[in-house]
Amino acid sequence: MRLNSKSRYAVMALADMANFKANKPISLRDISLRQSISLLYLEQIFQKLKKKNIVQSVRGINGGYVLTKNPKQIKLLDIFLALDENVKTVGCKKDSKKGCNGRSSKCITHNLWDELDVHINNFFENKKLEDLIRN
Amino acid sequence: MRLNSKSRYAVMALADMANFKANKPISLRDISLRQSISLLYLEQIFQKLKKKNIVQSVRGINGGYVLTKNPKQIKLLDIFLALDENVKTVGCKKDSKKGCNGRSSKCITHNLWDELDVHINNFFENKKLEDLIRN
DNA sequence: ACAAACTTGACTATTTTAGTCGGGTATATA
DNA sequence: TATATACCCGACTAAAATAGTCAAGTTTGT
Repeated sequence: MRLNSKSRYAVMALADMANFKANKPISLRDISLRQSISLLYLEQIFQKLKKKNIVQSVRGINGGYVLTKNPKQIKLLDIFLALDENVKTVGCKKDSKKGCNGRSSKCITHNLWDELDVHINNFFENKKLEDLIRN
Repeated sequence: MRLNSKSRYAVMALADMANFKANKPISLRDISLRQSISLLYLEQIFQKLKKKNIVQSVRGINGGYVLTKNPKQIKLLDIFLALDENVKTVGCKKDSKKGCNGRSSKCITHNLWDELDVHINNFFENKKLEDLIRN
């Protein structure tokens, strides 16, 4: 049960930005150097963050990215969702007609996974970017 | 952040056994039919469960597997651990010398992932096989 | 004009997953 | 004692996901 690197890097990069609290746009090049994350990969990640309005971009020289909200208001859940990281630990509930393992009834462990998902979701829902920069 | 199918099937299969509470060994063939899980895959899974003493095997005709403990006492965490499913959502703490991304210091989000791991661990630590068969 | 920085979409090597396959061994029962 | 049922064990593999890379742009401050 591993988190993928895109989500992980996204959180790192945004925490880096929050930490820096520059009033200028922050370039991916700087984040890349500070956090040791591939620049090319960051570019990919930030396109998704931008699409979900977590950051805004400023093009051209001296450009970069800016957080659209206060770190207090950015839920980690939003970051994960931006990267299509589904907080569903099991796939057996996507298709509402068919149950787990292609059978028509819900599988015996169905409620368990639901409960787990709620648990993890809550964790990320309550955790804000702000919480990462103190200490 | 998906759970793998081995852990999932392991929990399903054991819940099936607990549900059945036969005082005979239960064959994988039966579990396979009831839960729609490949018999060959189940065999692989049960070798691991046996190695960690979660089930005992009875060979020969009329053989099968038996839970070694009362479902009240079987933690889901034990099941996951039996299948080498690490409840570490991030890899950056395996190597104690080097930190995340190969750098010497802990990454900015290190504590977050630790906290998440503890959270998920607790969930599985407190959840017992018994909890799956009521209702 | 030029360099810094974002934009976009396709591409790819590696790893992981989700099993399968083959050839065993043990044992209850007829 | 033959046989069928069921566990045992390790190797193998196709398909999917992951973790990036690459190429060819566009935008904008100086």
